Amino acid sequence: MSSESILEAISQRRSQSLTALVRDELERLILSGELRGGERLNEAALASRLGVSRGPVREAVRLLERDGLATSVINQGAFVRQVSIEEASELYDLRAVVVGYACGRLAERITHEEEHELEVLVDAMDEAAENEAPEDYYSLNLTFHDRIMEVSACPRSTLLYRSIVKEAHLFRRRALTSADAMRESNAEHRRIVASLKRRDAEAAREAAERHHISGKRRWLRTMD
Amino acid sequence: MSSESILEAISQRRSQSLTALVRDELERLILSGELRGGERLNEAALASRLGVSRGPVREAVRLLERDGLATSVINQGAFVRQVSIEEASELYDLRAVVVGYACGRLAERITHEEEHELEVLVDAMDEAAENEAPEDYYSLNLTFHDRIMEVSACPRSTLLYRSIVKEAHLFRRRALTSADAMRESNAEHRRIVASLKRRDAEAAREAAERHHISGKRRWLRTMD
DNA sequence: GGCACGAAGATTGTCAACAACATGCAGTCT
DNA sequence: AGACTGCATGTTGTTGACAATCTTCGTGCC
Repeated sequence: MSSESILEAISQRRSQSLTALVRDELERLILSGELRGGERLNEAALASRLGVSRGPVREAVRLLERDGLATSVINQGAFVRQVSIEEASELYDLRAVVVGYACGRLAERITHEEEHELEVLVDAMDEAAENEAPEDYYSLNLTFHDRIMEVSACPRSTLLYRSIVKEAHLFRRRALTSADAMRESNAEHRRIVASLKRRDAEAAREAAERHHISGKRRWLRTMD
Repeated sequence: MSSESILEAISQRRSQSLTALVRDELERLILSGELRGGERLNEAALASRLGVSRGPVREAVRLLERDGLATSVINQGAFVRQVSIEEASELYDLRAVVVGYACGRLAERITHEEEHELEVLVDAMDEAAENEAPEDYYSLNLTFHDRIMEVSACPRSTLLYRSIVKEAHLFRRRALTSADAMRESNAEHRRIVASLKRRDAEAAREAAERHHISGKRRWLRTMD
């Protein structure tokens, strides 16, 4: 082992507890689908698989509960959370109102640099749409919205937003993104940015909220 | 010990883990102010005080983190969350948009029984306002809003609402409720119920959101 | 007097063992 | 045959001990 990786391991060890490391790994397993919805989280099995004892695993599972990624029943253990279509639908709505709120706030304080940053992302998404590159579009879209939340200076809303995104991800047969859907979605992004540039809080809120409601509609269309 | 209390103890023991019991107790201590904001949660001290070992205490603290009542730093322990005025302000806003959303949904599905139930509560609050009984008003007000969330059939929003209420409670020098403020607040309650009775989703949402924004304004007035 | 250093105490992080509980199965009784 | 009882096994709940880390306080030096 090289000395750098030793140092890295030590510094990781200092800044992160085993609980946190286990939590991250479990989150990865769940969000990637390796652990499926409803599947039982066997403490002993996970502990030996990750090379730790059951204590950190138990605490990590409690943290996952916090994020709505797992649920546990007394004396029966923890299970990967299953998100029904009704719940996913409500999560879309909640995300819409939370993002709407944050965008309204952001319109009152956005800087020129931040505007530019968002415009660059929207342009990139246009390109991804033209190239019919849904993977790229998907990832840029996540960045765009996360960045909006971050610069909105609404820390609690940002945390909530991220939590909702993760939770919704549990349902997501990822919306298959046709070129049309991408173009439609990005046109809405442009409307959001335009409202932000005009410093029009009410319009920004409406545009953001409608965008997410439209997203929900596009998602619902892929269901039947 | 009577046989009933034995059965009770057994059923409690079965339905609740020590972790859950500790969690409830800690939540009580925090929300009642016995444990103050910023105060350190000493695992060993709490464990011996509650007659359990450190394990359940640690897990309970993780659960409190979920609800935003505690924060923990690696190798330094957990602390009772301190909510700044800025955070409390954002929590008011978030609550407003979440409740607004739920009220909009509720307008589309409320039953006559539920309408009646809400009207009874509003009448009771009028009485409390006239009697200048802020304690009664406060408690009725909590019931009113919680009931609205419950019958709105938006389970995730209801959970979120309750979490926000608890978190905001951490700040609350409880808004001193003058008779005027109570009357003003209850007039807004009547507008919410009226919109619900008309099955007017948009109006219900607006009325609920505005009510919470007004509440925030009344709260801010008591700050200076 | 103020600051760096180090040791002692206190506190958290982790672990492995034990106890309590749930599940599945075989055997028995009606 | 069906239902119930009791046991065997695996899993979760809880505990106390040990290791690692942080904090505090006293000492010595500048």
